[in-house]
Amino acid sequence: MSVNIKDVAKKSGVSTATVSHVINGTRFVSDVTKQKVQKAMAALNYHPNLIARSLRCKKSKTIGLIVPTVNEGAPDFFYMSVAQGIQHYIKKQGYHLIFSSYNNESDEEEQIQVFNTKCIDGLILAPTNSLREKVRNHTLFGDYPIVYVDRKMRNQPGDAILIDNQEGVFEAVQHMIHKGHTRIGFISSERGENTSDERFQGYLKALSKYGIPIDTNLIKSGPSNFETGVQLTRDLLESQKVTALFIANNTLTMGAIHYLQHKKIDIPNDLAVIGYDDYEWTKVTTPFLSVIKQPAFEVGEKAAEILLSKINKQNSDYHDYRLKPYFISRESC
Amino acid sequence: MSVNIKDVAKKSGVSTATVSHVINGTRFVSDVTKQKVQKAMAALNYHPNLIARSLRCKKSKTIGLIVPTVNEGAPDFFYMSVAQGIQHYIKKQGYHLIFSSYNNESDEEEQIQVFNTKCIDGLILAPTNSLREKVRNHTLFGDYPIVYVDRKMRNQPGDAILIDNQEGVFEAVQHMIHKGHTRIGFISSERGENTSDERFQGYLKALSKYGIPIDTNLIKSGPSNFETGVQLTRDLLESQKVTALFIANNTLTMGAIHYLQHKKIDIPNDLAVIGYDDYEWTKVTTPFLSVIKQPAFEVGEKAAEILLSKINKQNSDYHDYRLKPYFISRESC
DNA sequence: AATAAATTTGTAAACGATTGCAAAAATAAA
DNA sequence: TTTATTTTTGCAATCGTTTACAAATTTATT
Repeated sequence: MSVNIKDVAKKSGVSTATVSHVINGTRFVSDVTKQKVQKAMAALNYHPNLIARSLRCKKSKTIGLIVPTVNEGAPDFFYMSVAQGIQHYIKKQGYHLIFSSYNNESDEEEQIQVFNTKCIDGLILAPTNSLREKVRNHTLFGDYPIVYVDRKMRNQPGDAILIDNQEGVFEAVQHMIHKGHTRIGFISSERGENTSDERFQGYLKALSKYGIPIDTNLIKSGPSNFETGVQLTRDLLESQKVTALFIANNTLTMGAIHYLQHKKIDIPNDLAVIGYDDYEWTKVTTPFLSVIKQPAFEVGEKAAEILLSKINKQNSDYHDYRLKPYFISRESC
Repeated sequence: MSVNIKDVAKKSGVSTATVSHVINGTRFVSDVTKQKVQKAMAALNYHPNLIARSLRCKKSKTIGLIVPTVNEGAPDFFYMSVAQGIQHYIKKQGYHLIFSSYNNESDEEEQIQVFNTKCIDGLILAPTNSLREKVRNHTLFGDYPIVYVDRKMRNQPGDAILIDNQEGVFEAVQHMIHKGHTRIGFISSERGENTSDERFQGYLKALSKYGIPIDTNLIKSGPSNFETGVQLTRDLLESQKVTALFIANNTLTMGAIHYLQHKKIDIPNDLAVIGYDDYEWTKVTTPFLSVIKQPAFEVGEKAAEILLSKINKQNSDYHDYRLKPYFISRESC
């Protein structure tokens, strides 16, 4: 069925070497033979077999992506945007993406193992912390470059594309302060995670810059789910007088907004609100929600860019890249 | 760096053939040699090179997925769920997914071309209509099985996993009728698309089943975007008296909901509402929105199942599979 | 016209696995 | 012990490319 380079060579009366060089432009071929070859390729509808090429060149032009899935069935919007960003970048360079997701730590390791046999040229990975130990002991990875996204394993060499969590929150809270707010509530997911801690630092930094005292009663945190968002918001509003509320997590933001709408609280007059992550639904609320938008697509693009430069050995030193979130000012603050 | 089958053969003092047969269990190997080989593989941390295997066996254990992207950067939730479903199924069988998206029709063709050279074992495709012509003329596809999802090219042999659009809408509208509504507005994306037409049929079917006359003033359609959703809803409510509203498209639903919340219309007392697609934001609205949920994950699973059975030649006749949407009854109707 | 230099192409060995064919080793039969 | 049979293994071709090396062809020089 499939036509190969020998067929083309025979049809155009040249050697396979010449055909190959015509395809890749890897050495000079006279115009006449070049045209003969091209005509033959067109006539036979020839397409080079990338697998054979991969075998010979030891380059698969494929990179892997491994990310966590929060819950089976519901794709994680953040990582999907990252994937899109990667796609967008690598497509231009003729690379392909195979991606895989894990829902627990042993699964994560297994996915990596599988990728190792796939001869990927590079890997983009959002790792769990538990991976760190395993990496040290075994030789978990193959000899391809790795770029971490969103999270990073400490004490592990490698590039990482991270989000400047502190900066985004700082900007948002500062914006609140500029609007005259001093009693600003802060709701986040459980402390102890990197991202959550960094966001909290942004809150503190903004308050201290403007000399606003920190009131721990205005600071709430809990597990990242809808109900907790509702609960923490209720707790906060019922016990404290606040004029502004920052929620540093998307799921919690959803819970908070639901509570506020349910209570018919007038946003932004009674309460100014800024949420986290610019997902589609922020345009459904009344008024439109101001948010911190994570540059997920850009993270993907940057990760792809760095990875490809590593693959092509254009640079060799490791860096952390911190991309700044956008503050999207809409009507809720 | 990488260790190959020869190294294993040498280390264990057997031929590469024997090693291969140990790996694949393709012929009898005595227990002693089998253990020698396995020990050697473990000692060398050997993993077979899947690319070499693919070349020899002409099977890549990889399937392709090509879907449209509505707008660069924002992943399409529906297709992402489909992808998850595919992943979920094929992972168990040791297959991999490479996926790609197109944003216009020429791009679509190009993606297919690229996949052809990748030696995929099968393809899952959400095609545009325009593809139909091209398929007839050229030989666009390779000789791998294809499964269509969500949309189908008419008069084209192949399996298709579709969503029973009519049934979902029928059920929702019937639910409205059971609640006593007779003046039910219907908003959808532009007529002429398969999905849109089918959904409209569901609306008609429900009304006619209960002998409710069709009032064309209650039926609106327009391009699928937020502003149109707002606009059509306003047009409808300002000119007509309706007690219930069905919106047969997710983006339009968002616009509609925004308008209704902005106008402080009491849902479901002043107006009962059912929307389309069960995305996260439906839990943000007050009250929670009742919706038709498309079984996207299941579509992916089914598509993968059918494709793999075709790859393994377990069945050879073409079928259309129509998966029923879920009607999720919450508080808005 | 003979030789040197430059231009253009071809030959054949990789890449790392699988597998048809046949040979070696072990056992059974004579 | 020799031969026949069965069990177990190895040889080498193959998949479709790329590429080092060398050969053929053309052009330039004397």
